[in-house]
Amino acid sequence: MELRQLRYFVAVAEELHFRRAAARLHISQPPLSQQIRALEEELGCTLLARTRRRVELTPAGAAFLRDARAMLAELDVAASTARAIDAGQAGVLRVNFVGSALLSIVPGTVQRFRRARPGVEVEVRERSTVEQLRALGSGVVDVALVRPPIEPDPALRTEMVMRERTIAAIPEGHPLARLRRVPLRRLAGEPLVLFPRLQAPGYHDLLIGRLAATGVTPHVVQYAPEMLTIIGLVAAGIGVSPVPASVAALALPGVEYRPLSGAPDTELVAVTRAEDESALVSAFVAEARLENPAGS
Amino acid sequence: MELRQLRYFVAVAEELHFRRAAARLHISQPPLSQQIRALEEELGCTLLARTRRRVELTPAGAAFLRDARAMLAELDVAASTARAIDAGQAGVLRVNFVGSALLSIVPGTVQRFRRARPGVEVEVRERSTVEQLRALGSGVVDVALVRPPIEPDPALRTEMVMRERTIAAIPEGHPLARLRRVPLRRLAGEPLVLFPRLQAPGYHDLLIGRLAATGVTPHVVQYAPEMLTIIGLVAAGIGVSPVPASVAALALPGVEYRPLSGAPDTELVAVTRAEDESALVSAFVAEARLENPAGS
DNA sequence: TTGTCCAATATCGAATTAGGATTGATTGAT
DNA sequence: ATCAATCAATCCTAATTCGATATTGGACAA
Repeated sequence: MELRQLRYFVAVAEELHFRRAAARLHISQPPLSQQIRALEEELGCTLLARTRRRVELTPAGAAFLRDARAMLAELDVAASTARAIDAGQAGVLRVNFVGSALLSIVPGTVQRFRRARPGVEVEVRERSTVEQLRALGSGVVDVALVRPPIEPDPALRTEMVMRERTIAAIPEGHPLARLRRVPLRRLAGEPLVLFPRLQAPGYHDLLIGRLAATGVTPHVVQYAPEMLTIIGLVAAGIGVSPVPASVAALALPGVEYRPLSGAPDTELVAVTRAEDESALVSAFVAEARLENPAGS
Repeated sequence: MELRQLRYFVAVAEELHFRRAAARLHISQPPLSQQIRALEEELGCTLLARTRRRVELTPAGAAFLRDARAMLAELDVAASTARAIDAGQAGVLRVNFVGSALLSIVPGTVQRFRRARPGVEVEVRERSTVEQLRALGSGVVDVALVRPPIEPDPALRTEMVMRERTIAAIPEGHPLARLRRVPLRRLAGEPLVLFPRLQAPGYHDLLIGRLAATGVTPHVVQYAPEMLTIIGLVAAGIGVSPVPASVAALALPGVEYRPLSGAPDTELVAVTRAEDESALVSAFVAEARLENPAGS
């Protein structure tokens, strides 16, 4: 059975006239009769009761007409859906991000992306850098927003999305808070609050390395996995913490922020699968780049 | 677009391998590639991401696979439905009947027909003989169970389904109730309760004519459209009524039934559209004939 | 009876589809 | 690093299917 036969049958059933139906289909009448006949033979029952003078639907034909119409309509929908997904106007996009990105580009990017593509379902979730890369590789995530550096991987595509200064979160009344800007080496001996190394090993080692290069022996007194926890610990006077500039938006009482001169900028990169040609993915990454406030 | 392309696409999407899919479809690999390519061109987007070594579904392809599978399944269902309707194992049968038939063959016939064909929806409704014939002609009813005689009509097919004696419904204590059987001419001068002529003109005139032939001047004191009303009026002593024998099942207090010798038998005929070749219709009529208790 | 209309049939030509051989490219094994 | 194997695409030819023209046979109306 072929769709042609369904289309022909629908035309005849609607016109109840082979010649008019043939004209509507832009074919001649004989092949129309043949195709209808073939369809009926394959089904094993007559769909059209044709006397020499009149064409009528049999009960089976009436039911099949309803079903054939529905199938043809669904075919159109299916084709439109496929095209929409291909064009990035429909489908599902799964985005993961590090917690600190929630304070910078994630809300605006997602909001504008959703507005621009109402047919697209955007699933967002926070994960650590390493978990994101694993999820990306296994295919359960489409876009990962992580802190570089990360290990080069030919299966992954990386694009810088945001760069911002690293600042220091300092307990209120702490001696460093009296400075307008804190030189990196002044962190020497200071108790530090930091995210666990495994959460973002690359950035962790970069930061520690830079500290060591200025002669500072890092003295981490507390590891905390969440940015809000880190700031909370700082507010409690546990120690000082180098954080991305956008974290200053967390204006908790008991915490002050100062530029941390000499510290490496923190970047946020979008990582995607190299083989993933999805229009959604590239569109989302492009949207994220647009929002770049270029650090503080 | 053709169903062939959908079938081919589903095979490739399931195998993720052109050669294996081609083997499953019993064709060679080149035409498979061609048809997939044609499908993609018509849709305007790629469904399968094929490197030289691996075949994968694109997001659009995954969505289209789901839809294509659904459509192919629906096609099978539609074909089965059409066949079932054609075989009389599915569909809708609309049966109308005169009220008195509800006391004889209708319940058993409908019950056995439903049991034999669980997929068929049987709609039953009571109507007068003339209303039934009108409904039959306009196509809103498939089978009419009426009391003959009816006007011959080449567009209608008539089949006798049941024949039963006409009996007399008599008020309790009425002089006629002392007889074992009531000769028709004894209805002379008796007040009669009868159905309205318009409800079944043929049978009405036949009955009145037979009464007149025996020298009786019919004396109808009350017309009642429903059989239960007629019997109720008899029970109330309003008059005597000639009724089909099966009405004796209505054993209301105050009513007695006696054979009415000389009265014409009442028949019940199934009327269908002559052009209606539906398997359901003929099966139902055949079922009704089987139940024939051949009168009392 | 004749003319008209309609679907079916027959036959031929055109388009589509399938098959075989081959290519180009990639991967895995030696 | 080389070679063999694998796989989809491409080219070309053959077979099948599909469509068009002409015609037939039947039904209805004038």
